[in-house]
Amino acid sequence: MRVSDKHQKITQAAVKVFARKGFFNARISDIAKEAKVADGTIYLYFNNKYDILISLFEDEIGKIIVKVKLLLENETDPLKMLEIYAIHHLSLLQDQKELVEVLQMELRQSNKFIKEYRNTKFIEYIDIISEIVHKGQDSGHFRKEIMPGVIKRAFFGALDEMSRLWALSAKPHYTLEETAKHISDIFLRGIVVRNS
Amino acid sequence: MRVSDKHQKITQAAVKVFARKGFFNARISDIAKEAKVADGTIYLYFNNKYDILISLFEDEIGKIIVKVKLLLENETDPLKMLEIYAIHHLSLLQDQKELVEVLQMELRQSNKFIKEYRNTKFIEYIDIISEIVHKGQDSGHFRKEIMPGVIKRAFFGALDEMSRLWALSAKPHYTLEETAKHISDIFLRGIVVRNS
DNA sequence: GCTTATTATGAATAATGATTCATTTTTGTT
DNA sequence: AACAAAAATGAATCATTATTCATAATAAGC
Repeated sequence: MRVSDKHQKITQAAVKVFARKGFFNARISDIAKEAKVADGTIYLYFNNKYDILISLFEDEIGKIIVKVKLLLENETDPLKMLEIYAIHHLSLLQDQKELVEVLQMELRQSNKFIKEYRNTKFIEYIDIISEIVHKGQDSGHFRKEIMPGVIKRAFFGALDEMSRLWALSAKPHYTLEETAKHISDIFLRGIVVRNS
Repeated sequence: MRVSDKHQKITQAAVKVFARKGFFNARISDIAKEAKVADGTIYLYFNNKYDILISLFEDEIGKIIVKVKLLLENETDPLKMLEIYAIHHLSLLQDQKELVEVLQMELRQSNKFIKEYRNTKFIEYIDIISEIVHKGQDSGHFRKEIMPGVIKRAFFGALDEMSRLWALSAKPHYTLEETAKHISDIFLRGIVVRNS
């Protein structure tokens, strides 16, 4: 087994365990068991428990960024682009429920207990929104007076709160697409130059 | 000192310590020191460490609900009501920074590690939004086809993500009122019957 | 097939910190 | 003031677990 495979295997196991028990309640031995390796093996690939979490953030958010950028690549209409972002973000929950749970529960507070860690990948992910908004303002689709720095947080926050609800409660009342479009629609009506 | 005073004193100390270190990194002895009581004293007022956190949620969100309901009491315009809610929510950060940090960091994940705990107070707080939206639909101000259950999450999520940004970064770029009005404005344009 | 280098193991270590409870201090009553 | 009841103390307990490291297994080179 290649080195990177085992790294990956431990990361995947950590996602499962962190999702189930949370970072602090997760034991290294739980992760080792899930990954089918010895406890000590984990320390050949990671410096410590925090390092597993940080490494997981970087890798997985990196992948998410690559994917959403790919989806946006061939779209030029900023309205459509926001909708694509919304659908993609909510889709994550379907495709990778455990990962989303970990990101939601642990990512935010990581700044608190890991002082050195500046979450640059996360910032890169939400900055995609403000780039779209800027583009829409330049092209005349969006009102000039809206503040991209506020909108990116508001839009992301709206989506992520839905995602959180679904992650905790059993079943969504509405379909994912329906909800993504509903939220995009509200925002778009709020930021476009003229309402049709 | 009355019994309830000491309960309160420990709760306040816990807010400070949890905000500084996070729930899991906070030691009971830290809270005891901050509250100027002995470690053992804490166990005369709380069953265990989790109980401090839960009790803190219930008490403090309860107070927040009372306050925002009071603010909304004399307002009948649903548009204004949403704005009031937004301003109040963002104001919390100014008035009670440490409490907001604890609610943001620890509240969400508490469902994960304290299985028995259904966070009813939190639900009561965000349900205020859907009540306003329903009222606005009944009065003809808001479009019938919008989904209050989605809007309440989206609106709350938008506000709370701003709050989180400010809690982590040093200084807001915009004033609180400005931001609250900007976010309310986007949502209101998105949900009103006709745009002016 | 033998030797060396790499990778993996998991029992032992060592620190940590929540909780308990025997003892002390404070408060209230007569 | 003397006594009882209530409240507070904090050192000792005891379980928990991240990390280490001496040893073993596996792979690579020749």
